Order: sequence, then C-alpha cells, then structure tokens
Amino acid sequence: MGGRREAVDCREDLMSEKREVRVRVAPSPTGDPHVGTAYVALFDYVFARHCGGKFVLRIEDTDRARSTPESEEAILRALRWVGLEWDEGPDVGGPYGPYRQSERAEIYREHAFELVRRGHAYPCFCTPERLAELRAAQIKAKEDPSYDSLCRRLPPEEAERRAQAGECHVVRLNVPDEGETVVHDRLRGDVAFRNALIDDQILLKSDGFPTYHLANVVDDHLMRISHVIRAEEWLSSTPKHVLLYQGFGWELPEWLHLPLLRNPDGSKISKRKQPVSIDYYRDIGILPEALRNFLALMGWSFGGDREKFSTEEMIEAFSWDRVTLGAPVFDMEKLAWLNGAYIRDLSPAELLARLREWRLGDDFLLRLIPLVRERIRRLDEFVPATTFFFAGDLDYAEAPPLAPKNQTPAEAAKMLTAALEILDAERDMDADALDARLRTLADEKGWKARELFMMLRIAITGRTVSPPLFETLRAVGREITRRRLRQAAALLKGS
RNA sequence: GCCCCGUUCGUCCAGAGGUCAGGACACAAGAUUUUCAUUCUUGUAACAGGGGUUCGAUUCCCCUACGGGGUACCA
Repeated sequence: MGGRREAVDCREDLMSEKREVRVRVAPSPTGDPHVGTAYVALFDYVFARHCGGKFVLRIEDTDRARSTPESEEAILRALRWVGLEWDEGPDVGGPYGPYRQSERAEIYREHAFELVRRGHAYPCFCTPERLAELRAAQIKAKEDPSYDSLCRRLPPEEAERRAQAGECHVVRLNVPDEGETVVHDRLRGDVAFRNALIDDQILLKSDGFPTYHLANVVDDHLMRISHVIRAEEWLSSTPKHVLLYQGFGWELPEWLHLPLLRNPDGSKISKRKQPVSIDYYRDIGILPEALRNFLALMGWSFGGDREKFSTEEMIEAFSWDRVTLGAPVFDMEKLAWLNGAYIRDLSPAELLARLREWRLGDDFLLRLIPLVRERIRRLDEFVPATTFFFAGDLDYAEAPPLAPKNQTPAEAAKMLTAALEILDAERDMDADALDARLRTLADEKGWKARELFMMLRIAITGRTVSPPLFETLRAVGREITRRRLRQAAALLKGS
C-alpha cells in the first residue's frame, strides 16, 4: 500500500489548513496501564512535537462500573515513566478542561439533546429485555443483529412526554437508512461504509452518561483536536463519528488509525498471551528510552538502516509516510536486544543510577530487609536469599517440582490459574485480602490451602523456602508475580 | 454470518515498474576473548495464490485464500 497515502508533511498541512495541530490520547481507566496506550501516545507525542502542536491527555471514564481512580493514577504514572509528557490533562490543566469525562457529563447531555433537536438523534424507551429478544430473534433468523429503530418512529410529542414523565430511556443516533458514509483515513485513504449496516448507536446511556462515541466526538471538537490518532480497532466505528460531526455541523478532524500490536500468534495483544502492562516492562528493567524506540519500530521506520534512534531524532524525522499498516508482533527478544544496546551506551555511573532507580535503591532494599533479616546469619547470605526479587522469569527446571505430590499437572495448572484470577482482581495486593480469598478458593475447590500456598511459593520464588508468601508477592510486584504464575501454569499444562 | 482493514525472510522494517529483493532481531558457523558477554565476519531464510494492466510487475487494478479488527446502555 502507500500509493493512496498523501505525502504531505504536517508542516505544510499546518500552513494550508491554518489549524493548530492538537492531538490527544484518551485512555480508559479500567485496568493496568496498557502498552498499546503508550504506543499510540508515542505517535501522538512525536507528531505534536514535530509540528509544534499540543498533546492532550484525556481520561475516558464514562464506564462508571469499570473505571477507578487507582487505574487512572497508574496510567498517568506509567505514561510519565515512559517519558511522554502531555501539555494538557486532568493533572496539569489546560484551556479546554476538564479533561476527565466524568466531570463533563452535563456537556454531553446538552449535546445529546441538541442532536435530538436537530433530528439526528432520538430518545429510545426500549427495555434491555426487548433488545435481548430482538437480538435473539434476529440471530435465529440469521439476520445481522441490530436495533430495529422502533423508537425512531415515535411521534416527537409522545417521546417528549414520556421522557418528561421520567420514563427510563437512552438517546440513539439517527443513522440514515440509505447511502453511505465515507471515512477519510489519512493512512488508508477513503473507507466507505453502507449506512444501512450502521446501527442506531446509543449515545447517552440510561444512567445519563454518554457512550464512548458521543463523549469522544464532543470532546475532540470542544478540545479542538485536529488529528485523531488511535488504534485500528476504532476504524469500524468511525462512520458513526463522522455522522455525529455532520449532525452537529462541525468540521471533521483528520483520522489516523494505527495498526494494533499483536501477540506472537497474530491476535490483538492481550494479557493472556503477552505481558501488556507498562509496569511489567519497567519492573523487568526495560529502559523507557529503549521502550520508546522499540514501540516506534512497530509500524514506523526511520529511513536508511537506522534501528536505534532517540525520540528527539524521531520527532525531527517524523512523517506519516513512513508508517506501515501491517500487524506488528511485539517481539520480546528484539526489545531485550535494543534495551541491551541502550544499557551499553550508559556510563558506569549512569547505569548505577538506573539500577538504583530500578530495584537497587534504598527504598526497595529497605522493604526487603524486614523480610529476610531473621533468615540470615551472615551478610553474605542476603544476596542469595533475595535473588528472585531481582529477576523477571524464573527457571523452573532448576526449581523444586511445582505440582503438589498428589495432584496432576493439569489440576495444578488450574490451581495456579484460579489464583491468578484472584490476583488480577486484587489490585493493591493486600496481604490479608489475598490470604482470605485464596483460602476461600481452596475450600471451594477442595484443595489443601498449604498445598496451594506452597505451589504459589515455588512459582514465585523458585524455592520451597522463602519469606512470608504475601509479603513476598507484594515486593516481587504484581506484574512479575502474575507473569511467573502464567509461566508456571503454562509449563504445567505443557508437561 | 455480515462489515472493514491488512498480507515482503520465523519476527520487526526497507523497497513507491527494470534491485543479485536490502537491513535488524533470532538462529548457525567462524574470528577476537582465560570463561561468558560484547564486538567483527559469514551463512540459512521472504515478495500468499490466480487473473489482468504493461515491453517489463514485489511495486498498479480485480478475485481468491489467509490473518486481524468490529458487530454492547465497554472503551
């Protein structure tokens, strides 16, 4: 591909459009800081800097059930660690705030009503039950499941009266039945979608909060976003966004959908198959500049044979023409090689400073000391007693057998997987909570708690002897702990 | 199922009609090194298939196959 791609430098773009370049990354605080967020943010950041534009961070926390302040905090911290500073955001402010969508609920509501007034949206009173039945019937009849636009045909007065009376409802996008909507993607050219196949998307949920589609479009417009850079998974919902912009009578932004990062098997990168948390890469000692360089290589090339380059150099050389649309597999081996190259470029003093920032600083060592103090008699026993706190993956071939004596490897793998789910849910790794939950788990499944705990101990430390289990897990860290459990479970399944 | 995107060595990229299809990771062999690592040299390895367009297609178009994404009162 590439033929259709306009070879326009954004600086010319700037001049011809007289529009300030403003980009944003818009993570949803519903989990761990995702490496995909860092990937998109890198391109946002680099493009903004290249053009002298602004990079905005916006928190999309409209999913009230799944969003948490802890997750938001972790995402901000992780993005900063990667080295991608934003010009405007919830923590630094800016002229177009607030930058947290939960604080903008009223704005979306007004805009939803405005769209209803303009005839591009309508209230819908259908119950979840009716929707489910409709869906089931459509699937049975081998039709595409989609809303049948029943409430679109409601007389406006009746809809108004019922809404006023407080009847539970949502607001849906009024998608034309005919014609097609064209999305202009800067990287792919025009992509056409038949309107008949676009669902009357819910814009405002019955809890009064907007869905992604409404909030995203309203904010991008209000925040003067000029280029919407996001992952490819959004491409198919972009026609809805085009319809929204048109419904409001707003100028369209430029869309650029970046390819999705992939697992080794080619599927969208996911925690079951590949560590996806930025914190994981930090904890195994990946340098942020190496991570940035590596992520840049996923879909962008410097030109010439340059593999290793600084973010500053990338900013200088950046061009959308050099973006690839293929599906890049996140290759840990190449990341490790690149990281090694960065480490070798550090002076001994700089490397020492990096090691201290990582885990060889006073803070971390001070956390370990209470755990091992009563277990050592000589200072020289400290390092051997704590090696697993300073490692990523463990070599289970060198460790005692993972599975309890009377348990099959398959059953042992199940035990580890079940424990993993508990750890996934227990974000702050509270020792008492973990203890209680794991004991309950063992009870329910008929496993011996001591066997479960011993297996966890071996999986996490590679030994049968260690400091107290939960204190150890906390110190090893959530990411490395989870990684080891997955590795151990995979090993058992394979044996 | 339907809609959309994609497809060059195992992996990440280069290649914008005529190249011995190039580099990097990984792998293999060799050199350097007391060892290991680093470094250097060399090697194995790819244009998914079929039709067009063209004097000539990896490159442009179409079809098929394969991969992926989407198809929620999640983002």
